[in-house]
Amino acid sequence: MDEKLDRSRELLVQALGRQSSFWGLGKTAGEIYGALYLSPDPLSLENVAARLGLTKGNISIAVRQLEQLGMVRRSWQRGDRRVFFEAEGDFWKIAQSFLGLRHKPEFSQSFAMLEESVRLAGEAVRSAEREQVMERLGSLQEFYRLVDSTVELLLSATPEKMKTMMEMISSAVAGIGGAAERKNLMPAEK
Amino acid sequence: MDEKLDRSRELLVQALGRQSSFWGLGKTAGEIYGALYLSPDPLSLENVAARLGLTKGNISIAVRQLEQLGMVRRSWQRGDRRVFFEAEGDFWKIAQSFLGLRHKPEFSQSFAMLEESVRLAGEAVRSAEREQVMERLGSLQEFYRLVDSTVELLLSATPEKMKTMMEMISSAVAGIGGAAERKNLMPAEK
DNA sequence: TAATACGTTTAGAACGTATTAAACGATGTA
DNA sequence: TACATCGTTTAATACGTTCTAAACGTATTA
Repeated sequence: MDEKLDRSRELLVQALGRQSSFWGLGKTAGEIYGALYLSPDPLSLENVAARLGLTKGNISIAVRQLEQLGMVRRSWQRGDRRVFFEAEGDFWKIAQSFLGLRHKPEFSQSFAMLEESVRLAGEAVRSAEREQVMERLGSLQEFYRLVDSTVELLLSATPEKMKTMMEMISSAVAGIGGAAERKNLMPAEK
Repeated sequence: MDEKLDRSRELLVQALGRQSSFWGLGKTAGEIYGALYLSPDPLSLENVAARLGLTKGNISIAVRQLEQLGMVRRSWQRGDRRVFFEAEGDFWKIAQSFLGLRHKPEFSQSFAMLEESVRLAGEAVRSAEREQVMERLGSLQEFYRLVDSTVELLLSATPEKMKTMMEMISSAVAGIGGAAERKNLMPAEK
């Protein structure tokens, strides 16, 4: 008679599957994470597969992604040669490793290309058009640099500090945003 | 003899195509934006298609996305019934509308599902397992709320304020991060 | 050793998305 | 009116990704 609890679980699994897919991990990865996150104890590969109605092979691959991102750990139990998985519960840790492992490299790649682009433009013959291009490339670079600084900041802080930072930012509305409280956004913790 | 300038352009187009794809817009959308961004004047549909080696129909669809995200505007010229496109140059504006139009709705959807999940768990029969679930759902909710506040803050600020905010954050390393300058991250503006 | 229970790998099927080519409607021009 | 030039829509195709089913290798048990 814990049908309600099952539906609760199922809904969260779907929610995380959705988010996961949105952020470029597969839907499955998010669902796996969700299942593990709500399970009282670690789950075996087959168990996860059964819950989500997927194949072992499928889970095997997806779970590796999750491990690499630090979202899932594997564990063992004496006298049982199965592998068990459990979810990392600290979302700040996860956000950080995701930022560092997924976004940062992709970002750096584009940034490098932008720099090369700037270099090439600098080597082109002087012309009004070249100035146009260089100016625009310059703005883009400035933007990139600022985003990059922020990313680095987030990456260099401990998860705890990261959380604190976000809290500071979130409560700084009055001083900076000015419109947030007028719109009745950001309600106080209830 | 502005081959260098062409290569510079091409490289930026590729960089933005890459980023665009990474962020869930098509590669094409980013490439279109890049082409427009570096062009001194607005480009016609066919012109863009020719530059990127794609079809009119393709561009027509992709450019609509970009318009909806506020990344591209269309313009006209007297005595010419062609439509021209030009890129929005303010990245803060773009980041904001992207956050609001793409991320926020998706985020809200998952958040609503999470809340429903919490509700269901609350209705389940009391048990150790239910407490487990509710506690985890609670942490997740807390995380979501904090992220949500931050998003709302960013959305409610003007692009200019948003930029200022980021600058403040980026220069606040010493006080908060503590590790960033040790790691020689965040070099000063050169 | 043989048999069983795992997790992983692989080739192929299924699926969704991006792209094309062609048709279409609308708008201007001879 | 006939014709040409646009942008858009549509049906078909190409492409990449995800998932499955089966084979495989390894470790454990009898």
